[in-house]
Parts: sequence; C-alpha cells; structure tokens
Amino acid sequence: MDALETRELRYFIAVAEELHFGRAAERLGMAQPPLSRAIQRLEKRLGVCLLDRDRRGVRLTGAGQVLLHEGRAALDATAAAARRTRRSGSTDHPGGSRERLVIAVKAAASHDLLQRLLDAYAAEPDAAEIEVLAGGFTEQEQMLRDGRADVALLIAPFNSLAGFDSEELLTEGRIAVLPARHPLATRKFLSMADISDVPDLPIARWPRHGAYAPGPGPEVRDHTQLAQLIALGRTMAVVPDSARTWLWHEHAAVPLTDAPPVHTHIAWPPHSRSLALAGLIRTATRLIPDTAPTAATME
Amino acid sequence: MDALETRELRYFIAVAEELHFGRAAERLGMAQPPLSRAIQRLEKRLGVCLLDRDRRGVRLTGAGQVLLHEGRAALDATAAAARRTRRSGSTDHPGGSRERLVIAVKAAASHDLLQRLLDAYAAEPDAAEIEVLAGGFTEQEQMLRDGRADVALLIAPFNSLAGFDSEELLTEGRIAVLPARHPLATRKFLSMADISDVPDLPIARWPRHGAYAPGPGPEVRDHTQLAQLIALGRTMAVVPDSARTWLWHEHAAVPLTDAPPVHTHIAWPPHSRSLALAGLIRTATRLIPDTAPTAATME
DNA sequence: TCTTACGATACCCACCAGGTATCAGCCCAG
DNA sequence: CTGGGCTGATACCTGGTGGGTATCGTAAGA
Repeated sequence: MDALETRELRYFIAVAEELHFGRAAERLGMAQPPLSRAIQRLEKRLGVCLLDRDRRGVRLTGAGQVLLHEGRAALDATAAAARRTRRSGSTDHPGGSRERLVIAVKAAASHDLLQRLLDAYAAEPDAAEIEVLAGGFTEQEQMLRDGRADVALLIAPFNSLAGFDSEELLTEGRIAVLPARHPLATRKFLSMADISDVPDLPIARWPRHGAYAPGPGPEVRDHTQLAQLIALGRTMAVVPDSARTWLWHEHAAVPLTDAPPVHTHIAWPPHSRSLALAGLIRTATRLIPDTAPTAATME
Repeated sequence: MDALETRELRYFIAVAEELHFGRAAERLGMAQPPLSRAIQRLEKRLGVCLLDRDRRGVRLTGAGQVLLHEGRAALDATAAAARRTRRSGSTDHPGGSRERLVIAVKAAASHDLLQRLLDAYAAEPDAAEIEVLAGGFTEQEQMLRDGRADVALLIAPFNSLAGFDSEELLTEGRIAVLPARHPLATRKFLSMADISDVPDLPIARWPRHGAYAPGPGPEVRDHTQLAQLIALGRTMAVVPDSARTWLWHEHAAVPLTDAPPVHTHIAWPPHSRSLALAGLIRTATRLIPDTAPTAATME
C-alpha cells in the first residue's frame, strides 16, 4: 500500500470542490480523461468509493467528505513545509541576514494593536525583521495554515483557532455603523433587536466561505464598498469596536449592548522551533495587561 | 513551481534521519543513486541547500532542519488523510455498520479512567463502536497524528498536546515505587531530594525519543521489565499515582510530595467532523467532576 | 427522436523514477 | 605516499505511468 501522493490529493480536492470533472480538469490545467483515471486509481488504492457519479452530477460520499477535509489539511501542511523551508533557506548561509518573520493580519483590523505589537517588538534587543502580510476576510488564517505566514492575528469568531497555538490579546465589543443622518444614529446604545429588522436599513452581507448568505441587505466585498454604501444611507453594518479607525464623517458608530464580543488572538503553528517567533509571542503577551487586565480569568 | 510530492518528503526525511544516503536508501527499499538524485532535485526545486555533504558525514542545514520538522508534520497529515478515509469508507455504504472510533492509549496508563470512560460512553444511546489501541511510551501521540487513531489519552508532560484540541481529564501526583524491603519503603512520604541520589537504588531510565539519557540507573523498556528490576531490589521508579494498578507484592509505593503532577488529557485532531467523536468527548468531560472538581480553575 | 452534456474507455507518446555500472574524493593502513 | 575501502555523484538504460487525443455510452432535455 503505497502512500497518497500530493498530486492525487490536489486532483481529488479539485474534483470534490467543483463536483464536475471537466471544470476540475480545466482548473488543474489538464485534460479530463487523465483526471478521471487518477481519481479511479485513487479510489481503488484506498479501497473506498469517494464520489457518487449518478448522472445529474457528482456527489461526495461520506468517505469523500472525510478525504476532502483531511486532504486539505495535508496539502496545507506540505505547502507550509515547502514555503517555510524556502524562506528558511534564503536566510541560511549568506552571512546571516537576520531571521525574518511573516505576520498575517486581516487588513485594517486590530490596527492599533498591531502597531503597538510591532513597536514593542522592534524595541527588543534581538528583534527579527517582520514582514506584515495583510489579507482579506479569512485569508490570514489560510496564510498561516499553508506557510505563507509564520504567525497571524486571528479574530474569533470569524477565524478558527483549530490546530494553532494561540494567546488572546484583545477583547472588544461591537458597534453598529450607521449613516450619520439616520434616526438611529442619535441613540447612545443599541441592541441587536433594535437593528436586526430596520426596513430601510438592512444589514450588509459579507461572503462566508466564498458564498453570500441569503438576506435583504446588499452584498459587500470590502470595507471601502461597505463604507460607501453606508455613507449613501443604503445599509448598516455590525463591526468590532476597533473598526472606528476607518469610519467616515458620514458614518455614525453606536455601541451594541448585546452583540457577542470579538476576540483577537495571536496564533502560530503548534510546532515551530523559531526563536524569533517565541520572542514575538512573548512581546505580544506582555501587551495584554495594557488592554484587558487579567483577561485570562474572564472567560 | 510545482508542489512537493510526498515521495520526496519521505526520501528526504529518511536521509535526514539516517544522515547517510546508503542506509536511507536501504530503509526505503531502493538503490542509492536514485535517492541522491531525488534529493538533489528537491534542493534545486526548493532553491535551498538542505544537506551539508562535507566528507565525514552528512549534516542538516538550517533549512534541512525546518524541512525535517515541517515535512514530518505534512507526512503525518497525508497518512492521516488516507487512513481516516479508508476507515470512513469501510463503514460507509454497507447497510450502515455503525461509525467506529479508535482510541489510542498508553498501555496500562490511566486504566481505570479509561474503564470509566468506556463504560459511560457505552451507556450513551447512540454510542459508536470503540476500538482501543494500546501503544508504548509516546506511541499513542504518533498514532493520533498519523490517523491510526481518532482520539487518544495523552499524558502531560510525556506527550505533547501541540496541534490537538484537548480536555484535561485527570491530574494525579506521583509515587516512588521501591522494593518493599528497602528502608525507604517504610516512609509515609518522600521528596525528590530523598530519592534522587540513593546509591544502592538508582532511578531507572526510560528511552526518550529513542535514546536513553545518561545516568547510573538501569535502562528499561517496559513496565514488566521495570517491575522485575524493582522487585529484585536493583532500581526504583517515579510513576504516576494510577500506576498502582500494576504493582507487585514485592513493591512498595510511597507518595512524592514535590514531584510535578501528571495530567491525563483526552485529545483529538482539531478539525474532525465526527459526531461519534463529539459524543465521546462530551462523555469524557462529564467524567471530570468525579475526579477533580472544578479542575479547570486549578491551573 | 435528435441533440447535448458528461464521465468512461481506448490508445499512444514521452518523461522520469528507478536500476546497474562506474567514477571521484576522502580516510586510513601499511 | 600509495592502495583499498567507504560514500556520494554521474552516466546510461528501461519500464511504468502520467498526460494527451479521439471516441463511446448514457441520461436528460427539446
């Protein structure tokens, strides 16, 4: 029983995601027949049926779902191995350019926290060079999983901490961002019930796992788009308190009393022998008392 | 830049572990020249030097060490993907034989805890079939990492919980196991200082990561061997309290006042969509109050 | 019934993984 | 300093297989 090759995993995952051999082959840059054969061989090798091909589309069997999940994790791990090795090699022999850390953050989120972290870390005696990689929605999480980043600021409940080591750095409430001229904008506080069903101001919808949930609000893809729609009086949004940094004059921010809080964590892969990373994490945990004294006991 | 294949990872890891191309090739069941070529190709592909071959042996570069660690994790992940898929498939269509969970435990450790866990779980209405896989020293951890098991009882500080989700089930002190006829055996309590340097009773040494640490005590590989040597008056051992289950008449157990405690956790891979696993974990956490009320606040 | 769509099959080629034989540097024995 | 042995690299060959094109079988829709 020889081992699963990463190529086979890539192929299967493409098919499992597209649920269509033709499109999957196109995505993989190959013809359809070899892809079909590869999947057949994979099924035979595993002794398991992965896909139900009953005319009218392809569907995943239970085993197929398992392989999709586990295979993604495995592919991420191998991609991470390759990337981290490459990066480690580039600073290996050549005279010793300092170790370099890549931190992934969600663009514009936790901005001042990141600022303080970088400042504090730069003051350390043996600080490594830090590269900041800003990604969209849940992209920082993926960057950490596949080795594009060494460490990330992840935001619960939007990101999953599963499989990472992490420390909580910041807990914040949420605010409703409204058009400044809307009647609700004058309120001192709001509850979720107050805003969940305002006819002329439906809540904007963000993509979740690549798709939009159904609902009345407009679909938005980035902060700029959202900010504009709010300024135009077309929608509102519920965002973490720290999002105040990017508000416009035409916006009003009203604290929500009963929205679930948002937790920002610093997260890193659970092995990781890097001294530079350890230093950064130590620096980060020292920031905690400034923002949330004894936060560890609050949960 | 095409992706790292698992075959290449296997090859590199073999060489990195043996630090010898010939032996690595033998271990892989292949000839040496193709192995050399494969490693060269890998280095070229990654654009990184992985090994220093300066006569007098092969050594890992920094990048090589990174790839060894990350690559092991990646290989474990792909092996886990294959195994979990196979297992999931075998109970997939055929009329619905119940889901089957594999739990890995260290042989003879936490025996009564495991007993209570299995009993409690079996009483659940929708209980899955549970297979118990007993392994040696740190083998349960590896079994969980590479997919031979779905869940494991891991014992800190001997196992690493890195990369797993876990719940602490049990905290216990440690005891010194002595020959019953030794003078120290009559004591009510002992401290580490009392036993760390007894000339006629050196502490037995267990293998750590495949090698024995240097020291005066005899090298032991399993409980039986240890038990016999203790009964013969040749050595003593420091073990968790629950090890009392396997003591002989010729043994005496004396609690240690200042030995670091041992924590038994139930651990599982951090993704895992399995309902059966969720049920088992729920059952396990319900066991906690029986043994260590509000243990979560003790740390 | 004809068309269309999609996955499977048949067949072919080219590449490369792996084998054997051999070379090349280094160490040690004498 | 010279020859043998050890170890990794190189040269060259072969077979398996990954990938391509052409085509088929079948089910759904017009």
